[in-house]
Amino acid sequence: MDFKAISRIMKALGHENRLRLYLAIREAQRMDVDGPTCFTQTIAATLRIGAPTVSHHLKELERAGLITTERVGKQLTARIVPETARLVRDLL
Amino acid sequence: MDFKAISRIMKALGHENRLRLYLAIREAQRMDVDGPTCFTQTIAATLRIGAPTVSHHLKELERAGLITTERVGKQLTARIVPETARLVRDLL
DNA sequence: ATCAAACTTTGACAATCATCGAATCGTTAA
DNA sequence: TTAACGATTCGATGATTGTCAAAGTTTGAT
Repeated sequence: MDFKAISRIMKALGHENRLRLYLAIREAQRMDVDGPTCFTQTIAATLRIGAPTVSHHLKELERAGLITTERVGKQLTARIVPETARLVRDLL
Repeated sequence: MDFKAISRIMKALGHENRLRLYLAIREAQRMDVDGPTCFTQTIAATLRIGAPTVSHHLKELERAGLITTERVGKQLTARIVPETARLVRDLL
């Protein structure tokens, strides 16, 4: 069992803003049939934190393997990686 | 949804030593039919961190609602609170 | 080629945190 | 009552982290 990886996942979600961010991405993904997006600007406004901070948090979620991101034009797209969430679910 | 509570739980498990601690308690509980124990000293030796630190981590797990603790004689006893883990499981 | 929009990087700062040693507290045994 | 043992509190310290403003980068449009 890779304690380090698991605890990194948990830590990524262990911050209120990142948790909200993650769930917002998942929610957007559920709504939108065609590929689930997350616009940094929008999120920043919703969570009332600056764009640089959102960028940093997204990277953290990505580093933990919870999401993947991709640039589409000027904007950013994020997708949930379900296996990573399952890892935690199965452990608990 | 109580984001603050959930993220506190995640954060508690978002540190390698605390994750190990939590799982050790759960393991001990599974082995031992008669009430699951956790001796600070033993844990401290296993994880190679000092007793004060273990004490601090236990408190953190407790604050998150992941375990309860109880003194039995000179020693300490800890129990998993399954509902709290379930909270996270259900969210993911 | 220039501009604007969206995101990212950098540098800085304050806040939080993990850890430890020393001192303290509670409990049991002698 | 004292001694010994286990756990906790306190104070300090070094490391990590969340956040922002400013500067930089990439992309699409004019």
